[in-house]
Amino acid sequence: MYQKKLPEDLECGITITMRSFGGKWKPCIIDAIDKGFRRPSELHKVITEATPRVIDLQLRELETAGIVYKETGSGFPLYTAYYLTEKGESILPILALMNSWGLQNKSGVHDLQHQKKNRVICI
Amino acid sequence: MYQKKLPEDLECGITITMRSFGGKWKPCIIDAIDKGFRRPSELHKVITEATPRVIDLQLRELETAGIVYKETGSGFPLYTAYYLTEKGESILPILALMNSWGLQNKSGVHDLQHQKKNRVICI
DNA sequence: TCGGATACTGATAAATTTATCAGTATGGAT
DNA sequence: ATCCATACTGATAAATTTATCAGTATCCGA
Repeated sequence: MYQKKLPEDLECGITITMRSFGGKWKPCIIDAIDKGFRRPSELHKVITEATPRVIDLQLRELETAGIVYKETGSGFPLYTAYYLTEKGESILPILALMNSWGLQNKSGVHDLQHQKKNRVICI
Repeated sequence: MYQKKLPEDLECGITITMRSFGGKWKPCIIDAIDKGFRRPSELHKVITEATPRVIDLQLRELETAGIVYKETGSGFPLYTAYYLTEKGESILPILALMNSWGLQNKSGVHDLQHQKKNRVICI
């Protein structure tokens, strides 16, 4: 992970929260895992816009943050699956709230430059 | 505002939410305004780590997003005050939830590089 | 032994956000 | 006329996050 130079208040709950799962793909990944897409290849299939590399980096950070954990089978084909920890599950209500707020407040987002894509999140 | 090149899913509630008040200082500013610090100079006094310029930029974006609005008196000294719109107020419960989640999950944040500072948020 | 499927990594570039610096403008008091 | 307090702005740099590209490694089955 990047070594920060600008200070951050780690006593602030919101800052901690943002650091923990505030990335571009993290909510999406948490939601997808919760829905049963646990393997990296599955995650990539449902989050098509993010490359496997990017998903992998995010998974690594979520793992470090104690939000997901990994189980590896040494069989064939290579099998890895990610699961939400208890901490990870405790995030779901927040995501649900954020999602519903966002949907209720779509109108203000006058960002006409992009097309919509399929995403897992959007609970 | 910056003209984005990478696509974003504006049908996703979470993405919209993040765009709306997901910046580094936005939650902090929203909280401070809610607490009655309404003038730019006041905001800077309680959010000492951010320069007036930065606070101003964030206010501008919050205004565009319809989260705060501005009232200007033409008296002396120059008087401007920002208030939360209804939409802005509807964010407060989310911030509270994020804040409490963060405080309950401090432990995982092993970011030893920074010292704590005073911040308004941390409801 | 080769190739396909899966998971993962290192190095680097591009995009985005945040910060810095040096200003402008207003009105009143000195 | 000058200065102070307040709010604001333009241009640019620095920091941070996200993406890209080209790999490595393992296992099995043809």
